[in-house]
Amino acid sequence: MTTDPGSSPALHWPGPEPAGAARRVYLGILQDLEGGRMVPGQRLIETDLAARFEVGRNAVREAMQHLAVRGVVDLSPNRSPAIRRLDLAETFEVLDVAEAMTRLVARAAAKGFGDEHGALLSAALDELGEAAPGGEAAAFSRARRGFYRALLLIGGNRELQRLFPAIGIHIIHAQYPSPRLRGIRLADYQAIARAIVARDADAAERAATGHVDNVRAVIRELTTVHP
Amino acid sequence: MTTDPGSSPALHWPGPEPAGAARRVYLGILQDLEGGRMVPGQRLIETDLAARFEVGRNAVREAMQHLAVRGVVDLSPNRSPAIRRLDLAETFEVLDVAEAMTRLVARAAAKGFGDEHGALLSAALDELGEAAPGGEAAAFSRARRGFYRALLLIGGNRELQRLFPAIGIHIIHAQYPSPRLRGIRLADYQAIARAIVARDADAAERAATGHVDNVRAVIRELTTVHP
DNA sequence: GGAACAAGATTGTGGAACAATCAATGCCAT
DNA sequence: ATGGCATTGATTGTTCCACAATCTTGTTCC
Repeated sequence: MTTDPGSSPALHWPGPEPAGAARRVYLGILQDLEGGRMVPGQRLIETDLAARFEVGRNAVREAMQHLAVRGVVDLSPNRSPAIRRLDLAETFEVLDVAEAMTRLVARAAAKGFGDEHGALLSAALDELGEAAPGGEAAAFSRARRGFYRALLLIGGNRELQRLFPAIGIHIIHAQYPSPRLRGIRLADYQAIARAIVARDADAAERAATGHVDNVRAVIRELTTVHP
Repeated sequence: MTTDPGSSPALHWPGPEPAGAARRVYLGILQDLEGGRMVPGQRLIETDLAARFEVGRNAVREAMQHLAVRGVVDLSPNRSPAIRRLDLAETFEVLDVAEAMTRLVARAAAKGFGDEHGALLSAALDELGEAAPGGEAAAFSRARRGFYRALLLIGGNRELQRLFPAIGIHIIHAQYPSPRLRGIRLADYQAIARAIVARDADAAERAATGHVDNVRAVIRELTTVHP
């Protein structure tokens, strides 16, 4: 058995994640972001990160590329990478893309669901339920990723597995860290899961659409209340 | 004025394309692929490419990352990058993702279309018309990219601009270089453009769906005739 | 023929050095 | 003062090198 070092989850996800030294930087930045220790707009200096994570500038650059693919940082030539900041318009643009992709994920999972997937899905839901009420933001983020990972696995679409993680969802969570989003998510996820277990692709797609609509509504509310 | 070296197009696309040295490698590989000088499954050796394009191994690695994002090469640790090869199942998986995204692109363009976009769109269509009949594959590929670029520009969705080029379409064209696909595409693109000019989002989305269905049909035919 | 071993090829990684570019600072002239 | 301008420092872009880690291939021995 290969020794899986450090904070990596148990399941190996065949996605476009960096490996080796770059992975340390990549995961470190993501954790900082989830923990609120980095704010959108913040700049990242290569040499600082290289020193902090004890890697070469090479690895830092590689990690930045992956983070840029995930929509976490903005990369522009001769400028320090910066944590991506979404204005309201771009937030909804991201949600439009997220809706299209999430519908496809839900539909694929419903079509591909088999009895062997029941345990996986309910485990993901359980983890969500535990993290939702009052837990830390990081725990809920992990559970949410696990849920989508389960759906992608059930659906079996490799291109979707490759592209779905590239949607700029991380930043939306980082920029709108409202607890209200969590409760809504949990209920929506359960609805999606029900439709998947019932192998009802249309219902799963509707549930996914409804979920994104709910997220839109909460964000609209959060931003319009603000004077 | 900055000297724009070599084969770069005139319009600067604010997408996730590599810059500088890595760009040479990136564009070179893509051209090789379009020209049929590289076949799916072929392995790429860092040092060879570094020597061929007169850049450092760093730049080659960066280019490989970008190509992997575009779904052109497969990257796995401690292995030489290889031109991605799609089995039939994965081909249709890519097309499922392409359908969802293309629908969104068409819908966004229809909603965002303004009179100022007319010239851009018709120019893209003209270029397609010239390249379609008997021209080279590379010219048609360029025209096709220009068409989608116009749509993305009209739609104005920045997240879509970022993610759409990541769909593994390049490989599909490299693996199924049938002239039949070209004719179908031209007609479909004209239909999509008509709906966009009419600002009919539903019709544009239907046209996009129909187009992907046509591509599916051709590929199914191409592969089932083959014993 | 097959398994264990050895040699070679290729990638993974860090580091140094320098060029290129950008950002901030301070200076000067008006 | 203040607007423009040169200088300076900080940061990224790029190549080259060295070596470790890993995979691949070929060979030998049983």
